[in-house]
Amino acid sequence: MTIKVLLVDDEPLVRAGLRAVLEAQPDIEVVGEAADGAAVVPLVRSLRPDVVAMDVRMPLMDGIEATQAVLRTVGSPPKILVVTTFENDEYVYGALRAGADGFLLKRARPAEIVHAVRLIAEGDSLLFPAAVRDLAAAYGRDRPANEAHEALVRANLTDREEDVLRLMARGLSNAEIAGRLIVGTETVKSHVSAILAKLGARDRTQAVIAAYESGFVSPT
Amino acid sequence: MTIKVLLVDDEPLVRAGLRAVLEAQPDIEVVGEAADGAAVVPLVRSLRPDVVAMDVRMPLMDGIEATQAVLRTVGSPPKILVVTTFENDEYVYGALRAGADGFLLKRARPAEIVHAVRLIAEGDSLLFPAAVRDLAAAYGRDRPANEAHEALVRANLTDREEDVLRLMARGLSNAEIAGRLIVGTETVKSHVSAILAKLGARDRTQAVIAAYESGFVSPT
DNA sequence: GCGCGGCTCCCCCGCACGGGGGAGACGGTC
DNA sequence: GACCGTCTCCCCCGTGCGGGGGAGCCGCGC
Repeated sequence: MTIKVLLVDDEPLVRAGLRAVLEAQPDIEVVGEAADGAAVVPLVRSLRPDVVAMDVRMPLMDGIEATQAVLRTVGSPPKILVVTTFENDEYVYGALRAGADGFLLKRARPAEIVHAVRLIAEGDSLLFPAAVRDLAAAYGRDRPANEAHEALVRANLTDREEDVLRLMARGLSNAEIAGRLIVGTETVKSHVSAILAKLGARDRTQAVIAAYESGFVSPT
Repeated sequence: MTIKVLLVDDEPLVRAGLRAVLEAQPDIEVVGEAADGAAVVPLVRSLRPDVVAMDVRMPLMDGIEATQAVLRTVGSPPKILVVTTFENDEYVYGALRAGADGFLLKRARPAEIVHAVRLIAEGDSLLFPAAVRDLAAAYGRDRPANEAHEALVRANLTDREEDVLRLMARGLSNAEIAGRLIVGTETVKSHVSAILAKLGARDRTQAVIAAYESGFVSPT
């Protein structure tokens, strides 16, 4: 019985690293990747992973919101493993309060990473350092965890990329966007590629879905 | 100063007919088409038509909701001309109450159609038969015009097409949808083509947008 | 019986899309 | 001055997508 893992991190490099480490294990299978929390819920529904390894800081939807969204909307949700760069990242505590099952430092050694995934998959949620777990517990519930959301949202998209994403979400083709913005189609293609990379989307459709799911655009 | 018209009708044949009739006029230009109300608001924003010629009965979002959506969300909205098959179509009154500027029978002669578009573009909203206008006025506001919405929504999409649209709205490719539904990719392509035709969408991205805009799928 | 719509699958074909490169211009920072 | 990020545009290239046909099977209704 292999452990199915979904990777969510806005840095392709980190995703590639995690994939390499995890795929080397016979009992772990990486079933999917996303570069933004906005894409997590549909992917969880589609792929039914056992574990979601999720970054906290992401361009459209951060790991806190994504964790809440998964737990709120998915029946029998996967375990959620928060991936972070720092021990004392406040957003990590937010994610843990939101229901995440544990956390993992990006600089952990491969063996630790594998160990963490296996532990969390079996329900042993406390794989993070005891000191931090205590901290998280002591943290209690003070500030609403998503107050910083506005600041994080779209953080990595440039102004121009946001323009392009908005037009993509209206159903315009690259050529039409080029006409709208008075630039060449090659320019639009560059922006679209950058957007897809930052959102972890495979094509423009997935990018538009992320735009809706994150509230970047909203139904009428 | 040409009159820019947006055509919204779920029957491609009707759209083609209207386009042929209207494009024959030097002062009228058809700037776009859609086959469902769900696509209207983005298109109005993009194309800035002077007149929207809109059918009442459409698969995802009917003309009543679409009219309300346009008037509610667009600054300096276009004139809305309701296109219908019957004089005594109750939905027409709903659309008129929702703020449509007039209506047009599909069986009208070309000259009448052209005349109607010109009249409405100039602000003369009452181009429909006096008897019907009186009826509409007498109708007052009784039942909420969209109570029948649920019955109309998706009326033209088959069960299988709804399945496919749902998966499209999760960002799956044709091949992935085929795997999900245990059918061939050619089958999926057939369904996708049918969906695009029924929704008046040009590509899967526009179809997904319509799915969100109509509430067929909703952001988490 | 026949017709019809829904579902399935097949062909050919053109093209927009997206990946993977690179490059020049501009403005800000160090 | 050197550096970097953004925005702009260019190349090549593979392929998924969507249009336009057709066809067989099934269940339902007339």
